[in-house]
Amino acid sequence: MAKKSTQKRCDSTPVKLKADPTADDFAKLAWAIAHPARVQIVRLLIGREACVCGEIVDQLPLAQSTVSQHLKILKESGLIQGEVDGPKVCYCINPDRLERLKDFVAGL
Amino acid sequence: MAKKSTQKRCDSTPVKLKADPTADDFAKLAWAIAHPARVQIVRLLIGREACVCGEIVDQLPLAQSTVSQHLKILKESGLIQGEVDGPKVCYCINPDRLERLKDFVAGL
DNA sequence: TTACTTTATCGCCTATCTACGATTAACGAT
DNA sequence: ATCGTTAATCGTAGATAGGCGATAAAGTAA
Repeated sequence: MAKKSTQKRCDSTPVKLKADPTADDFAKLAWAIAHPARVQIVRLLIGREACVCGEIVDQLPLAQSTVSQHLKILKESGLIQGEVDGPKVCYCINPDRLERLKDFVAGL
Repeated sequence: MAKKSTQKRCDSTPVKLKADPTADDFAKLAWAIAHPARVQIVRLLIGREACVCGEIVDQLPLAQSTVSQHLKILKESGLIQGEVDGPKVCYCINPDRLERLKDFVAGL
């Protein structure tokens, strides 16, 4: 009665939105790629499916310290890994984490 | 010559990481779901594949104004849409945007 | 040792997020 | 017109992001 469009389009089934333990990890992974520079870094690493180092800095219009910050964020999310190789550091994708991200989004 | 592991794991092919026009949109979409509350909102809306309104507030341990902010962020990303229905507002997923997000991540 | 290279970290600054209570605006119902 | 409901917006406050230059740390090479 009277609640016209509400009836049509809204589903008012009560839902339990209880603690979604995966939401935090999902958000963490999404956050890792929630910046254009980090998207490009991830794509670059996937593209060569191996690791790179300060060359990433040359490819981005950002200061070395800024790129290092982004790499740190990506590392903390687990999406990438860094491996010390002498004075250089090689970064590569963590396939498991990438897969987890893909599963998350695909499962939406 | 000395650069042992570098030879093994690093790919030093020079890359053009020129302006990636999709990176911005990708980051924007990722940013939209880069918060646990927004992940839950999106999941909720997908779950009932219709729209909801202030009920979202009841399902989250957040103040009404805070939830409204998150909804605004999601709306700005295009992931969800709001439709005024009298004094209420019904939110629903924007399938095109969601698909775009999925394509982005799947294409990584 | 002394350079030189490479990368991480340290301030520092500005801008934005996140959260909240309080207020405003819009609508329905009486 | 008045009341009650709903949702957005306004301030405010604290935390964090994002950018940079400068510095420190770690390694290589001479």
